[in-house]
Order: sequence, then structure tokens, then C-alpha cells
Amino acid sequence: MRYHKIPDETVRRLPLYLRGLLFSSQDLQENISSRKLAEVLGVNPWQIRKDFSYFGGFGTPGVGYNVEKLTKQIKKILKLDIGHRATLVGVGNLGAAILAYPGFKIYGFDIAAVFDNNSKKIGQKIGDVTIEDVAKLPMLKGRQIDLGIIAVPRGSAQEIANILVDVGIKGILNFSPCRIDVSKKVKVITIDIAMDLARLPYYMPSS
Amino acid sequence: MRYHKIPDETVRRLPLYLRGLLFSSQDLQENISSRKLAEVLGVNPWQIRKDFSYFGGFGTPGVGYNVEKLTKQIKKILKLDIGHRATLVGVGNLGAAILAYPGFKIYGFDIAAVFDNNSKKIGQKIGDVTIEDVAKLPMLKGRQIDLGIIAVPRGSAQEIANILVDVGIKGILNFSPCRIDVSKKVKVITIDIAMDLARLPYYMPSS
DNA sequence: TAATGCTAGTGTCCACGTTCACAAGTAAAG
DNA sequence: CTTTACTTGTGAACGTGGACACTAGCATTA
Repeated sequence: MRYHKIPDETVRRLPLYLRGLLFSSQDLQENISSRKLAEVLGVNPWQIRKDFSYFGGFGTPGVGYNVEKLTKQIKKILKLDIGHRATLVGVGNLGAAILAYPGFKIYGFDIAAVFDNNSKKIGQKIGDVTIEDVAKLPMLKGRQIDLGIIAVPRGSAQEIANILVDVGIKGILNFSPCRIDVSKKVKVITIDIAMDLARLPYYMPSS
Repeated sequence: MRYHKIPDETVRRLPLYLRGLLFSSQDLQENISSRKLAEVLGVNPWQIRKDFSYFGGFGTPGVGYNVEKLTKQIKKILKLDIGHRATLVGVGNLGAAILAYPGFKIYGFDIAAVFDNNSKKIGQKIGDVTIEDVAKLPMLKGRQIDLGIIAVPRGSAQEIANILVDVGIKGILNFSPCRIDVSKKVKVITIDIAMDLARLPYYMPSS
């Protein structure tokens, strides 16, 4: 299996596995079995083993997976072994929440630059970073930032994305509820939290 | 096709179609073709037609779909035709952002009750709602709320979920990065924004 | 050393979802 | 009325991913 194409669904699950490992490493067991990990995450053991097998198994039969080694492997596959510097554009309610969200750090992300167009906010310092004028966004080139997070209103999202691509951003996490199209070289993931809420009633009994 | 089981993936896409319709209705064209809608959303026309066909086509050949009728149909399928009242638990950075997020209203959601455990926040009014003591959460029964949004730290999420289920909540949108298990009668959708960010580098060129 | 119990890795089958091509239907123009 | 242009609805082929069973490997115990 070692030389097969990796299913997209597998890649989608890897961060979940990583989360499970990072958060349950307090138990500081040296090894963890697929059954145990599956139980923690609420998925199937064979799903986990299958997923890992695509990358060439790193477990030992009869024992399980070495937690530390497995963690490193997944991080390497996801390219999280090198740290990533991100920029956040738009410090509204959502942007501020993202900035304060502790979850990014455990994956090695660092929000190193923040932009907004509100003159009252520009210059303010939040945590370690100072909010800069969005007009200066094009000057981001050379600051070693490879990720962009868009948290601006719908109407401006595409425009911001274009600038981000221009300054060499390779990946965009978009929180605006709209499509963004950019060069195929740049990966865009859009999160629309309202859309997820919108399908919830479908699964609920009609009461 | 009318009597087939509806694929989960189709249900996942319906809110997207609805979003496209709601946001492009400014053009106030009476009808929209699958090709046009697909273009706006960045998906395939035949995918859209196939999805709609599961519910028994509501378009007319040669013309397209009547925007107003289609919108109503999708809302009905997703059970968004009746409004939903939601409660938000946890008014930290993320909770506050959710509360201020305008995207919920267009789907007919109303955040009608808000809870927190921070005594400084309790009693504060944000928009139309007043933050209540989370200790009073069990008294939510009878207030006609059927959705719960969890935005509390990891450790408390399961506990809050249990209470929500007790008071009769039928669906939960969980923003805590952990698994929540509840009665099978209750649908849980978990959003972990850090997890989505975590798979972004995988798709990026190694630079 | 032999036996037992547990766990990873993987080939195979199956179910689901996507793509596509085409028939059927509508409207507008000639 | 006929023709043309367009669009929906759907059966069928195709591809992908998930479920599972089974083999092989490791460790522990006797």
C-alpha cells in the first residue's frame, strides 16, 4: 500500500488523530493501540489502521503505536513539523476570536501579522501582535508568512484573497460565506459556520 | 428517484445552494438555471440537478428553477421553514463572535438565550439577550428552544451537552475540540476550526 | 522453547456518491 | 406549425472510500 495515492478523506482525518494524541498524551502511556485511540475519538479502529497504512505503517504488532513517534510522523505528513506563520485579515468579532483561540498553537501555528481597515483599531496591540493598516497588506512579502486567514465581510473577501496570493501566501482559511477563486497553486479552505448550523434541523425529529 | 434515501452529502450541500440563492437573489431574476447557480457556487451543474432530483424535481425544463419556489423548498427540506430558537453556552471570545455573527439570521435562527459562568458577564446585555448564569441552564425547559451551541472550554463541553439534552435540546453545534456523545436522538455537529487549518499545509507546496 | 494473547498491516468485497450522456420537456423565433 | 435553442430529470457507468476478515508479527508466560 505504501505507494498508493492518499485518499482525501484520510488527510481530512489526520488532524483528528493528531488532536487525539496531543490531548491524551497526559496519560503518558508510551504506546497506544488503534482500538484505544479509536475509542477516544469515536471512530473505527480499522479505519485508523488503514489510514496509517497509506504512509507505511509505523506501529508494532502486539504493542501498538509509539505515541511520540506517531505524533511526529503525522505532523511531518501534514507538514506541521515546520512551524507556520499566518496572517489574519479582519479583526471584527470573528477575527478577534480567532486571534484569541488557543487551538492553533498546538499545531504549531503562529499568527504573526494582523490587519484591519478600521482606523480605530490600527495600532492597537492584541497579545503579541499590533494591528496594521490593511492598505499595507501588499507589503507583507518577505515576512516569511505562508498562511492567510480571512475574516472580513463577504464583499471584500475576494479582494483580500487576491492580495494575499500576490504576496506569496500558499494557503488560505476563509471564514467569509462566499466562494473564493484563486490560482490553483493556492489551497483555499472555506469555513461557513452558519452552513453547518443550517443542516442541523434536518436531522432533528420534527417534534 | 423520488423515493430513494437521500445521500448525506446531498444534505451537506443543500445549505450551500440555499446560501447561493439567498445572496444572489438581489439580481431578482425570477428563474435561475442549474448552470448559473453552479457557476456562482463553483460546483457542477449536474451535481445540483441530481441533488434536487432526490426530492422530486422542482424545476421546469427550458426555463430553470423559480428562485422563490426553490428557496422555499430547500428551506422546507432542511426544516428551516419554521424558525429555530437556539441557546448559546459560553460567551468567551468565540461565543461573543457567534452571537454577533450575522449569518445565522438568514437561515432563520434566533439565539434566544445565552449562558456563561463568569459572574462579571452574567446580567450583561448583548444585543437583545441578557447573559444568564449557567447554573440556571437546567431551567431552560419550556422556553421553546431546540438548538444548543456550545462554546465552552474542552473540559466542560460534555457536561454542558448532558444538561442541554436533559432540557430537551434536539441538536447541538459544538465548537469545543472534543468528542461529545449523547443520546442517538440528538444530532451533534462538531466544528473544530483549528483542525481545518491543520490540514492546509498538507496541500501547500513545500516551498 | 512452546503456547497464548494481543495488535498492526492489508487484500477484498461492498456501498455510496459522482460523472456523464441522453431523453423529455419548454419557450421563443421563423 | 416547425424549428431551434435551451434546460431539467435520471439511468447507468465509474471511481472512491469504508467495512471486514485474515495473516503476520511481537511480547509475555509457562
